[in-house]
Amino acid sequence: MATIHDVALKAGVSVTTVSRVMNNRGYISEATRTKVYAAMDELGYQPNEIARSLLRKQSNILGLIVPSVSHPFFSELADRIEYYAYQKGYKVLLCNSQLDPVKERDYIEMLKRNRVDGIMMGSHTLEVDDFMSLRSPIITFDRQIREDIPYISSDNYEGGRLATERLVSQGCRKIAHICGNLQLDLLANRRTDAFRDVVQRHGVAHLIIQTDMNVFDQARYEQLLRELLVAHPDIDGIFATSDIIGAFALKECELAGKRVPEDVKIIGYDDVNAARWLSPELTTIRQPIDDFGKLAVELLSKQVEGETVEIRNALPVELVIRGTA
Amino acid sequence: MATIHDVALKAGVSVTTVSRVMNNRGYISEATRTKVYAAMDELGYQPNEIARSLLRKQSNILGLIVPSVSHPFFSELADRIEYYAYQKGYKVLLCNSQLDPVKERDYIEMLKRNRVDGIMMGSHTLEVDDFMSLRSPIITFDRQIREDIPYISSDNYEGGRLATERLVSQGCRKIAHICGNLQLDLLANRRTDAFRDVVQRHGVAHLIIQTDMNVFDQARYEQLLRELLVAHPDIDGIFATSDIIGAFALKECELAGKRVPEDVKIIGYDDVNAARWLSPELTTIRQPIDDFGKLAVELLSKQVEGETVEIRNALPVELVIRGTA
DNA sequence: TTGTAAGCGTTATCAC
DNA sequence: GTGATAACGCTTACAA
Repeated sequence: MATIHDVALKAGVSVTTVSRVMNNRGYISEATRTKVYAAMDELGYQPNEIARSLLRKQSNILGLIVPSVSHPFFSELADRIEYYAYQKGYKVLLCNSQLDPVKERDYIEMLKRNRVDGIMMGSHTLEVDDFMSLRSPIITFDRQIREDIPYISSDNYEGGRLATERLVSQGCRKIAHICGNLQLDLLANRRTDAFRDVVQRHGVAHLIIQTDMNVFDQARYEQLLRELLVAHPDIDGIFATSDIIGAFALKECELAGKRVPEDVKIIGYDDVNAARWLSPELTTIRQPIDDFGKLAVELLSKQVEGETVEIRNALPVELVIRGTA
Repeated sequence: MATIHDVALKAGVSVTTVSRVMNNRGYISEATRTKVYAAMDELGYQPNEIARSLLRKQSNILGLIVPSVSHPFFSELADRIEYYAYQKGYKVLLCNSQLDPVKERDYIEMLKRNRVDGIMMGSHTLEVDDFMSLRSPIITFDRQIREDIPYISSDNYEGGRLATERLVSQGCRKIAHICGNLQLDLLANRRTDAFRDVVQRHGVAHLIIQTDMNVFDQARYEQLLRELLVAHPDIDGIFATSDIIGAFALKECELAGKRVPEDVKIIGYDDVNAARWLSPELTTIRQPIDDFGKLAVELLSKQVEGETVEIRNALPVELVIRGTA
């Protein structure tokens, strides 16, 4: 592949001059400019960004760590992040931790070695120490790993409240809440707090089921829901902590001969596209995924520029009423 | 951030020695090795991969261009690609073309400037010329852009045949096929060829609807299906070219008061996870997404090593019978 | 077993 | 207006 030297040679000028026309810096005569451009596309020249990065100490690459892009929430988030990153001239390095702490740590080290300009963590392993040594800007989703690391989340308590209030107001008398692993110190746990509060205030019967969120195991979700409906046939409301779980709840209800929303009402969480693939469409709590992505890139690029940013970034949620509750 | 010089200084050796310790090359005494390691983690040293890449002329980065990772097929494909890339020591740069030719071309140039080791194209714009100048290995999904560029696809004709035969054998007498834009020269169009052949052989009434696949517009899918069911209330079979379209078909059928599979039978394509979120679960043609990802990384890494690879890579498909047909 | 120095492809600094 | 040259952080002959 052609280098700046080849271009200089062909154009009969020095590399400095070539560099100048590329970057539009300093004065250059029209004549040289034309010569250089001619040489450049004659050679199909593309400047080597690696060399530039080395010199500039900036890679213009952002690392994104998620449990798995195959999960709709993260795939939509990744999509928005890429969108805004591109607008600001950043590239996105995709890392799936598969919720494996070893892989996650490994990826963090890789990102450090590759001198990425910033890291976005959508993954939840507990190893906090690894971030300590981290010099580059970092932000997390839905997790406060340290006092000084900015995080993005939505108003989880409000989301939980909205969902539960809806279920109660629609007449549910026994509500199941299916949530992730509460041991993991996620901000998403506030949804469960709200669920407890609302349900107790209204004196509504309820139960809380923790899924082992360490794996996105569809078969497990299915089994869990099935068992739940068998063990508690009188459940008339389900508040799931993701639309995917909500979808399985819907499917298992119908399989069990229960009508939704007549017999059982269901509310999901996230409002991913898939919520509208179901019939009836899923009532859910909408997280502003687009805003998440936009803010993530913004927080990082501001830090790159040396600005300080807000640590707590909680975005509003919204109850989206559709066909299941 | 610490450099190799800092480590050398602290350990009281030369940079060469540090490099040797890092890469396990040549002979080094146990004593120096220990000293160097000590210095390294005292400084939290991480070798600069950018400098390495520059020297080695290998970035160990693979570029992945897809229309949008938010689409389940591509999100699952990206997940598998990342999985296998990681195993081989490659990183993945995520590029969403949004099916915008400008952005796609822009990304290709960007990837060239960043000297990625290979490019995987899951996007479908028509600009072929841009690949001409491409020196780095490249592979495409479901598209043959040039005689000498390897592609990965599944047996699309067989998939179309399997789906249509199933519909016919289940008693469908008027089948709608919803496919992408047939102008785009995609291998996926073979599904439509098969549909035509089978349906004609059996003398079954049919119609073919092209969606403008240039956008993943859910509202459009919805409208299209709704209009179809109104215009042709006697349709009793639908073969959709993706599970997502299949999901919308299912939803619109139920909305129109038609029972699935009793009144209308539906078959999707891809077998993404979402196919099993619906109720009834979607009967579909399974594409081996995991194998796609594995093969993609393999083809690229082999080319990096200088091996030549198979140009045509068509993987087998499979009819997965579930609840809709 | 270890060190010196050149070079990877750029850009910034300073001359001319 | 343009050109040498040093540097970015690393690896690799080639010496010692």
